Amino acid sequence: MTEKPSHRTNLVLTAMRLFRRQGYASTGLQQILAESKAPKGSLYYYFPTGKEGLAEAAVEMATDLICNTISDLARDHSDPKDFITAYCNVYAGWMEDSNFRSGCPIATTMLENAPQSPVLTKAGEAAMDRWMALIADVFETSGMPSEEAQTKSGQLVAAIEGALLISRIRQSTKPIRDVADMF
Amino acid sequence: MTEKPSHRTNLVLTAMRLFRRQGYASTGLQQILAESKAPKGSLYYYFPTGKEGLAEAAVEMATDLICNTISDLARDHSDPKDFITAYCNVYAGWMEDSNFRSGCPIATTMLENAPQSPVLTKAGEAAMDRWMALIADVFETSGMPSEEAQTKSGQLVAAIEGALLISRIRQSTKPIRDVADMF
DNA sequence: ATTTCTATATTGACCGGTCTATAGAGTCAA
DNA sequence: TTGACTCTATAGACCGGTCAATATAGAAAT
Repeated sequence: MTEKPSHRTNLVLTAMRLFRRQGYASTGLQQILAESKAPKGSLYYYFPTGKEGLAEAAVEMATDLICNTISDLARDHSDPKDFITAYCNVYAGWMEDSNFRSGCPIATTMLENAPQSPVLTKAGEAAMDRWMALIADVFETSGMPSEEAQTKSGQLVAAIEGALLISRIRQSTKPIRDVADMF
Repeated sequence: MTEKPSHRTNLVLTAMRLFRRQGYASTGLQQILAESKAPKGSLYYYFPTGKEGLAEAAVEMATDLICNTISDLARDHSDPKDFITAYCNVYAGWMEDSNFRSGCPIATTMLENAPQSPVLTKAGEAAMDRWMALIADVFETSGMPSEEAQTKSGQLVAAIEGALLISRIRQSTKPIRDVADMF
C-alpha cells in the first residue's frame, strides 16, 4: 500500500506539502528539489511539463489522502452527525499540529490556478467529485435520499473549506468546530 | 465618497483586482505598475514596505468593498433569509461576470500569507471581524439572540468562502446558491 | 510683485538575485 | 547496446527593491 520512496514519489510528496503551506506560485522548484533530495533531471524526466505536471500529481496525491481519511472515518462513524464531527476534528488537528499552516491540501493551488490552468482545474474537479461522492455515501447509507445526500455533501465540503481559510486567518480551530453544528 | 484617482488609489485598486484573480505571489509589481499606469517610484513612496504594504492596503480596500455591499443589502433585506439569498446572488454575479476568476477579494492572499505575514494576517482578521459583525447585526435586528447571531454569521461567511472556492473549480454558481439553503 | 530658497513629493533607471526551463553529455543497470 | 535516469551549465525573463535626480508648491526675502 505504501508507495516505495522513489525520487518521483518524494518529489510529489514534497510538492504537496509545500504547495499546501505556501501556495503554488511562491514555492520554487529549487526548494522542492532541495527538500525532496531529488535531482533536477529527474523532475523533468518524470514531469515533462515541469511545475504544472508536478502540481497535477500533487493534487491527485492530496485527493487520495483526503479520500482515505474519509473512508477511514466512515468505517468508524456510520451516523452522519458523528461522522461530520469526527471529520472536522481531523482537520482541526491538522491545523493545530501545523500552527495553522496546513489547511486544505489543494485550496491554495486551486485559487491560484483555477480556472486558468485546464490541467489543474480538472484535477481539482476530480478531487471535489471524489470527496463529495464518498461523503454522500455516508449520508445515503444512513437512509438519506440520494439527491439530498448529494446537496448536503456539497454544502459540508464548502463549509469546511471556508472554515479552514478562516481558521488560518484567526489561528483558531473554532470556525472548524462550528461547522459541525451547521448540520 | 468616491476616491480621487491618484496614483496611490490606482495602485491599490489594481493590486486588489490582480491579487483577487491570480493571487499574491504570482502577481508581479511590474504588472501592477503597468496596469495602474503608476510609476515605480510612487509605489515605494506610498508604501515603503513594498509589496506587503500594498497588499495590506488592498485587503483593507477589499474589506470596505464587502462591508459596503453588506450594508446596502441589509438596508433592502431585513429578513435574514432574504438577506442571505441576496448576498449569495451578489457573489454568484461576480463569479459569472468574471468567468469564475474573481472570487473573494482576500481569500487567495490570505491562504498564501496567513499566518506567516503578521501584517496581512492582521488585515485579514480585521476583515473577518467587520464582515461578521455586520451580518450578525442583520440577524440580531430580526430578533435573534446575540450569541446565536455571532455564531451564525461566522458559519455563513465560512460557507460562502468555501462555496466561492468550489464555484471557481467547477465553474458553476450552484455551490454558491446552495449556501442559501443551509440557513 | 518677483525672485530665491527649501522641504516635500515624485520619478524611472538600475541592481543583484531568483525563477522555470532547456540542452546535451554522462552514468549505469539490464 | 539500449533505455532509464542524472548531471552541469546556461538561457532569458522576471523578481522585489534601492536611490540619486528632478519637479513642485509654498514660505521667505527683496
